[in-house]
Amino acid sequence: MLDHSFHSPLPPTRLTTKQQAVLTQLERLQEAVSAQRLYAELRQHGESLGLATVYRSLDLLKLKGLVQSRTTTDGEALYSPIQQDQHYLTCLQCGSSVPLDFCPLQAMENQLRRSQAFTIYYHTLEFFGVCEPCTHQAQ
Amino acid sequence: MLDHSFHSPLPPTRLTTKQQAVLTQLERLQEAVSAQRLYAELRQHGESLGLATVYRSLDLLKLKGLVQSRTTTDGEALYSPIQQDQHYLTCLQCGSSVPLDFCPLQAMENQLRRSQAFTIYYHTLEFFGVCEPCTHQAQ
DNA sequence: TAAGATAATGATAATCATTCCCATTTTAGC
DNA sequence: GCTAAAATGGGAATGATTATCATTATCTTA
Repeated sequence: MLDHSFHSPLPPTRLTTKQQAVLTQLERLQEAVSAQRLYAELRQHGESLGLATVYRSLDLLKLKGLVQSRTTTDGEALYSPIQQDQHYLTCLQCGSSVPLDFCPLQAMENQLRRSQAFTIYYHTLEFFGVCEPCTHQAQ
Repeated sequence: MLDHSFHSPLPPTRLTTKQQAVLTQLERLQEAVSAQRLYAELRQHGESLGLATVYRSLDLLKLKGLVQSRTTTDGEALYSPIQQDQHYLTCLQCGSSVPLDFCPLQAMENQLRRSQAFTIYYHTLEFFGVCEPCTHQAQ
């Protein structure tokens, strides 16, 4: 279970049942998923809620600093609980992304926090190039 | 004028006139722009070409390692010549992005090049949080 | 240089994630 | 319990991007 107690851009008002369900399901899945996928998972688990509510809940959870999102090369947003899968190698040819398992940026982030009039909640780092399989096939 | 001679994922076939126009216009504009915006600019400058061609050209230019793109929080892709505006502070509330003017990642990127079976062409680093103006207004 | 093959282009329709709208339901404060 | 505010559902609207396909330009090679 994650700790949700750190400083966040929105005051810590209580989550509604649906919002909590969205967050819980997102934490169960061990990967970054789209809103549509999350919606399908929730329905499969017997949760009764609409797609619009999933989108609204995810936006709110982002503002509360509990959820982050990144956007794939074909314009789909993928959501995950914060502090997870923030670094990627993304292939320019096939579009696949594999997460990196380390983050060398903490010191830099701390420095930025002090020097800029900007409150940082998370960051993403993405390398774009061509993956091994794609190098073996003519584009 | 930028140097386009470095190693890229596609063989260095010649660009068509339209593709060259897309690239040139992108280099003229001193900021990352959407495909739609670039299309409008090209038409204003008397260039005769279709929107689909702009999208196709941008995809090709990305594969050739001449152009990069990133996606805004509302799902719009912004394009720019490579090596420019790769680092951002992005506000979770208003969605504004301001570029950072430094990149502390070159060493790390070089190390990655050696250790991974992945050819890197460029990277993006984005910090998400709340900007100064947004901190002064209740969400 | 002309014919045929191949790639590029333009216009428009189709796609699809996301947002908007609004009637209904739930929640919070009193 | 009553009233106002917030949340929700479902379906329509939006808008960026992609697909389609007929047409045009380019390249190859004889």
